[in-house]
Amino acid sequence: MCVDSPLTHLDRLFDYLIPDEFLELAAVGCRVRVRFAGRLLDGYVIDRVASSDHSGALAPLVKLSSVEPVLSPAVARLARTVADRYAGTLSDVLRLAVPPRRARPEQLPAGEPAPPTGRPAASQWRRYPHGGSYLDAVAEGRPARAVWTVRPGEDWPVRLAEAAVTATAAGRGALLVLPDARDVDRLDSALSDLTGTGSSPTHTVLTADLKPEERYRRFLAVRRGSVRVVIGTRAAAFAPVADLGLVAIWDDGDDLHAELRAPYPHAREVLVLRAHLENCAALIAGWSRSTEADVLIESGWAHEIAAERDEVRRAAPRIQASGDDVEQSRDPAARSARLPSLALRVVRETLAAQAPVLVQVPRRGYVPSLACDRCRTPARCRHCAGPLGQAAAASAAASCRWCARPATAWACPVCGARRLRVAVSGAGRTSEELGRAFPGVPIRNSGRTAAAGVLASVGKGPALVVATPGAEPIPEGGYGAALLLDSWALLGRADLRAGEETMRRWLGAASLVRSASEGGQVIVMADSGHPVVQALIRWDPAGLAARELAERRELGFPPAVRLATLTATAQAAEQLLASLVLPASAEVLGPVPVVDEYPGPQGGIVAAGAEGPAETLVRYLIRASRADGAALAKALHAGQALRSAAKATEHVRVQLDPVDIG
DNA sequence: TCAATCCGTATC
DNA sequence: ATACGGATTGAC
Repeated sequence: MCVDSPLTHLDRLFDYLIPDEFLELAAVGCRVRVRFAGRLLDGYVIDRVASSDHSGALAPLVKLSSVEPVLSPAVARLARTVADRYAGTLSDVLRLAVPPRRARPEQLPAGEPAPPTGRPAASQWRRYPHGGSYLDAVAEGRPARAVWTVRPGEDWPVRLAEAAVTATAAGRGALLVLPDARDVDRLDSALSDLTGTGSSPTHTVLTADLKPEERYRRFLAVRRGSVRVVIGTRAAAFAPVADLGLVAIWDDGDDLHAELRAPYPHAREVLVLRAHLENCAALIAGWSRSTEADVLIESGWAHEIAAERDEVRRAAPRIQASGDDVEQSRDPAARSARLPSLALRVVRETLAAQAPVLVQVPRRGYVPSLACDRCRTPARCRHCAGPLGQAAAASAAASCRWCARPATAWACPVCGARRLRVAVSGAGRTSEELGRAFPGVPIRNSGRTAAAGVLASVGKGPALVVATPGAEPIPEGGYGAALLLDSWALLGRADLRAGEETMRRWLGAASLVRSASEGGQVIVMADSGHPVVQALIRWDPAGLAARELAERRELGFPPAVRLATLTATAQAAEQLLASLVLPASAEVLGPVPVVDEYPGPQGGIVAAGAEGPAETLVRYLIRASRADGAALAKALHAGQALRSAAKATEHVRVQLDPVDIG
């Protein structure tokens, strides 16, 4: 039995008697209720054995909650491995892996097992060196592992669908994880096109936004073996696909793949562990290449699948950098659109050729933050020193984003000026300025905060499409041009992942642009001397990943090393730290004060009148060699167990290899 | 010497 | 949480 308790020191199995009335039905994987330390808890049957090592008397199962063996042995083993990797508990991972039970779907009869499919032709895979042989390996049920760097212009949903169907043709299952619902939809359509929409579904979609009953219904269909291909967002990485032949992840650098709940597993890591445990093929695919994927190649775990240099050059758009100072431009149109004249010329040409132009802008709302109009010192709240911002409407008064107090009678502490200006221009502002510079041209906005939300696609005609990274609508015939204004991540931050992340966003946009031979052009607003800009111009995500990884090795940061963060009050963090028996290579850094997770525009804002953040938190970093990774996680688990056994009230958040190192 | 109480620990 | 065991304390 695994009991559902949040206490780390109870993260082990407990033996219970199966009463005669449940002997038949309490199968391995069933949910049950048991009396544990005087209270009723939920749990899973992990194994059934004839005798117990426990010296005391065994308590009986109180109730068989469901006869469905929802937890397959393979997923139970995976969950244990993931918990160990992330210094978390099995029950925490199981909460991520198994959706809540609903009675109704269990009444439905199990569907017919999906019939075997034929192997798809998949000739496009053979355009990549090793691409054809990779698919042959999948077809033969061999555990081939690859990092696939997608050629510009590639119809990747169709290629992934072909890989999945190749696995099913071999009689195996396939599991494909994508960062968001839009990408899932695209793969869903590609799979439907490839397999035909017959009476019995050959694949199913598992996403977090499904209603609980539908989610459980689809989960059961997978567990019962009526569906062999699962596609979905990060939680789908745990889907109980039987006899797995292939796991795949699209765009593994997208931070949406990192789970937000403890123990914060990353979908790529879950799938990599799963490929080991279930001895299946693995495919890590994207336009760009994460440093983690590069480690998989360098370590020999995965092969590289990438198009030949010539193929890439033929398929890519023409990419130029423009680092002009717009404010100094002599072209009045350039000043009003706040675009360099090169960018302006490309936009005019493309619109004249009746093609849409993509404008990628920084993610954020209308007016993200404010600065002094004269000296550009970031504007801070007089009461709590939080950043000042402005709500969606331009007329709204500026207010503090921490304490929500209105910023009345603000004066710059540096130069005394009283006027505020926008520090970074958001999507809304950019479209307004483009509208003035190109009157009569339709402007489409796409993004989470845009009025129409994220647009799935745009038509062929001339239009200006303003989108935030990841929300670019798919153009029917490719964009004629793209302007990349989102260099904020590259220039404005000390973030370790800034370079990698910028490349990922830029390639995501540039990949939607026609090839240079069809007139496709990309203008990136950044200094052409910057290595990331250089890598973009050469369309060389592999080169950039290798460079970034070398830098992480020098700095001693992930993925070159294993890194844990401890976040808590100073006292709690120090307590945990003092109890740790760390591996030899471990090194403790910190503490650094943590500005309590930034309260977003919706929710989380401290009530007006409250005196600043409730409590100051600190963060320690512990880094260790990759070889000591398991020992580091084990030490942290043991430390957390000591704390929970001692009834420590203050929680210490432990994260291993977090995407964002604060 | 025994019962009441406190404290730490395990929880099948 | 709650139950249990071992140690500690206080009264006879």
